[in-house]
Amino acid sequence: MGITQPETVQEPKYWQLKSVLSDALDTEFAVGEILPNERDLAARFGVARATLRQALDQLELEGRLQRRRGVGTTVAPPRIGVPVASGPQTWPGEQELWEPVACALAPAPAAVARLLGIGRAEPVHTVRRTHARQGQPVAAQLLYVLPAFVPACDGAAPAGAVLAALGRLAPATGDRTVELGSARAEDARELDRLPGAPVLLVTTRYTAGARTVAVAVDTYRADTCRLTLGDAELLAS
Amino acid sequence: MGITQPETVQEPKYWQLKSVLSDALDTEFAVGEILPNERDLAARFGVARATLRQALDQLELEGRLQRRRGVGTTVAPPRIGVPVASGPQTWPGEQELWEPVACALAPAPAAVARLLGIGRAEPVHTVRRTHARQGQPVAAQLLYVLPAFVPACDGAAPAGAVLAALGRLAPATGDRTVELGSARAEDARELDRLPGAPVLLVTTRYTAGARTVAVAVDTYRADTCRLTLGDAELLAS
DNA sequence: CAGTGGTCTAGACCACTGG
DNA sequence: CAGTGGTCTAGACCACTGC
Repeated sequence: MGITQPETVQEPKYWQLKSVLSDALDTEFAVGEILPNERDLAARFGVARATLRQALDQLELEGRLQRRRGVGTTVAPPRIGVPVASGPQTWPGEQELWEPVACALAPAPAAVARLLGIGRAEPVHTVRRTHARQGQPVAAQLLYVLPAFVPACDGAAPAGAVLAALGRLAPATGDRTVELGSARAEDARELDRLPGAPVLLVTTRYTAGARTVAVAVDTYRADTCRLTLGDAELLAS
Repeated sequence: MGITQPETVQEPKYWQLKSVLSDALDTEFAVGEILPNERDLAARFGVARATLRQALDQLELEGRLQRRRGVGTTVAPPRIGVPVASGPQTWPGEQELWEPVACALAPAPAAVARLLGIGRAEPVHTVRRTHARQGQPVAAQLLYVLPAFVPACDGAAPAGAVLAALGRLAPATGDRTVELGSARAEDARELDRLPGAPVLLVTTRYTAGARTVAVAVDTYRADTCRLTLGDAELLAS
């Protein structure tokens, strides 16, 4: 007989489970529908809850599911396309989607201070904003602006003044990076997620001449967002 | 006495652990150094291994750690900046970093077929390439090109012909999206990771006139890569 | 209040790496 | 081969949501 019937042997249970569930989501469930609870699902598939959860974790990471404590697990809608063009809010009409939340004059995190080329204790203007789309919070932003660039304010400046200063810089293309991160406690609260949730970190550097004068860190929900870079966000699912 | 001394109470253990470890990484370890094994670490902190692993998972997600089965856990170097400009390999000199791996004429995945506006069974030219930087694999790419755009080949075309056809389109800016995904088995192998590892999915659409004629799906290791969008990748850590 | 997902435990076995 | 990280189990308790 076949000495070798090797394939299909070792594939982790949670990986097979994920495939099965993924197919089921495509065929048997509608967006928004709620799934059976984790204990029932685990029993149905004959695995421990932890194993079932590993599969659900992956599906949530891929934006297929949405879980909420005390409520249940629902089938997620397609990811929302969020334009991330050259200047962050240089788009006409986009400006208004960002809602200022707080404003302060305080030292920036070490990583930001390094980008700005200042000491760790030097205070900078800090503005926190949030971005909603289709009714749900999608991104949290932290803006750090060198005090020298916000005119005539000792102490904390109003958010408007800081934003105006930034607006004058916007056309100057800042470099930009995208990377994976996990939500800090504060951002998680704004995004209606638990701390540690996966997020896409978009870092923008604003320059005046050769100097970096401001840094923006945008924190996007990785489960519900798809960043669109070109002109078109017509990559609908 | 204070009835309320509420703060600091409920923060998950793995979250505190992560902070402690994160600090330790900054101060007590050098890049490439290997940490104590998970069982020892768990014992040292007085938690179960599963809990310790939750913390390590997060740190790995953030690119601070690198774990390899059978070997150990090491401190990861800073993320590699990978330029992601308008056309994917329109950069002079960048072209050579992509190494062709395989080439075929086969049906594309459903999601890609939809973008190309063709049926699920229609075959397209498919090229698989990999991208290495600083000696390690960083991205896997799948190119899908409509047969009508690869001249004079029935059956499978050589990779060169497909790439040449794409080269003629490259300057035409395609739209582009970035989102979080998990590595499929095949990509995971190319990237030297386990299936399911977090990846950044960059999808590029190539158009000729109004028609989408090709689609590229780039799969970047999310733990080791930072995508740079602007001109400069000088955001060194 | 009952029901949900989130955290945690203490074990076990497996797959892989290196000497 | 010994040692590592990866998977899996069967249970427990907690935090949160909604009725």
